[in-house]
Amino acid sequence: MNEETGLRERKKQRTRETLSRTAIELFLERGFDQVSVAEVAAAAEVSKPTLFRYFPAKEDLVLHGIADHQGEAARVVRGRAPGERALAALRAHFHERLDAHDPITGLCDIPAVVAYRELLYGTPSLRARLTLYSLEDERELAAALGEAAPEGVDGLVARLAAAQIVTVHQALARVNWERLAEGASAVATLGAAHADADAAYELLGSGLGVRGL
Amino acid sequence: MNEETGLRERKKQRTRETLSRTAIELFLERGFDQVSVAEVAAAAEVSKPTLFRYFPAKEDLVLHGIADHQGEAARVVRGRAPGERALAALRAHFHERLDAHDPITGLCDIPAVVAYRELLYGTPSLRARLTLYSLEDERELAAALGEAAPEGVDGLVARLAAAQIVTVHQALARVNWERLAEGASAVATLGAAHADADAAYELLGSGLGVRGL
DNA sequence: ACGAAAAACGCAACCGAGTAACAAAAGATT
DNA sequence: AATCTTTTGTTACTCGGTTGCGTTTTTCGT
Repeated sequence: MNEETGLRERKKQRTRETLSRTAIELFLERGFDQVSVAEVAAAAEVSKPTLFRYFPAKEDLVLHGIADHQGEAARVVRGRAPGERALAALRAHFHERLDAHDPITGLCDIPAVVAYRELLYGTPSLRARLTLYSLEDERELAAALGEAAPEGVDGLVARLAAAQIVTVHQALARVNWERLAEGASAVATLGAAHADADAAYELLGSGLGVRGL
Repeated sequence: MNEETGLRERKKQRTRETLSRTAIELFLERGFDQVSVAEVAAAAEVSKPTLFRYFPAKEDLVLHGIADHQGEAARVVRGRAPGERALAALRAHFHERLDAHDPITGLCDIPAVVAYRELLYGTPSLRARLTLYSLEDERELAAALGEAAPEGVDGLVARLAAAQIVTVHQALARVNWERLAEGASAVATLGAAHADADAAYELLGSGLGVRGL
């Protein structure tokens, strides 16, 4: 069904990647706001309108890689083993991603990745746009939690739960990245990261009440 | 200490308010993106640079009113009765705001307010900027939860809890607004809104586990 | 009450993000 | 090869936001 063998398609994909890569390089060197899209276009050897035909906004040059993880949480919930709890599946998946040092967990000390996250967190317009992506993520997760829901999970609960889960993932990633930004190595932090994830999921499962809040 | 009786200050505050009000009126009429800042400035009878001396970005013309609620959650936690749980204080406060039909709860059917929220939710750039505000809110709340913390509440738990609480508030406000957007009246929705708030806080306190997630 | 420092303003010009129009080039199709 | 379609470059434009500078207005010292 899907023989993507057009010469045209290949070229398009290459230009797309070149644009994104070139842009991120420049942004890492001198900062997101200190590089104009005209510069990026010139460095990638395309015209400015062409750049915007590939990416709807300057921010998307950076976020394009992130978009791949879109809907991951929802997929994990939908693809969980029969009888397995949604929270358990998500928890196991997060631990897996930690062991794999997936950048999405914040626990990846490859210098380029650390610098990349620094760029993300340090540029308000990037954070803002990133938020819009995760809102979509949240909606998908809520839908996944709503399907095949156990008794007592109505639409409201599904939405609340989705919101909490997505939020907690972001918080965990941020905590991990903060440790790495202070110079710690990923392997040295792995244990603490697992512990944090456990604490977070324990909290999600058992509520804030057990902590005296 | 604070005798704000300068003629200058009064004038400044008036122009500030005029700008914001004029802008929102125009945005409600024709949409955020269909009105240029030059138009707003002209309608408010100031020059474009002056407009930007009062508001750092076009979005802030709309969000300026919201900023007043900044740090409210943190204040509630800090000002709670001795011995009262943070979650209980927040819960009670939210119920209060519901009864007062505070726009922040989403439960306010004054047409102008409904239209305002429609503007907010319907304009991506506004939502994005609004998110940056609530991040600040979240940080303050985390700090408040961290102080005078019960045993077992370390920095991580405080941050996670703050994130969850802020997120849940947003979700509740959105649900309320959705009901109103479908034509329901605020008083008719009040009961359901209270029930939702109870469910949400119950969920926060007891965790997702009790719901079989 | 008067004059000077300071603050706020308007004007004009400018920069960068993003878009529209049209013409040129390159890939696909027969 | 000839033609049709898709993609690209060029130019020019709109709009958000900023800068520099001269002018007005408020405040304050005397």
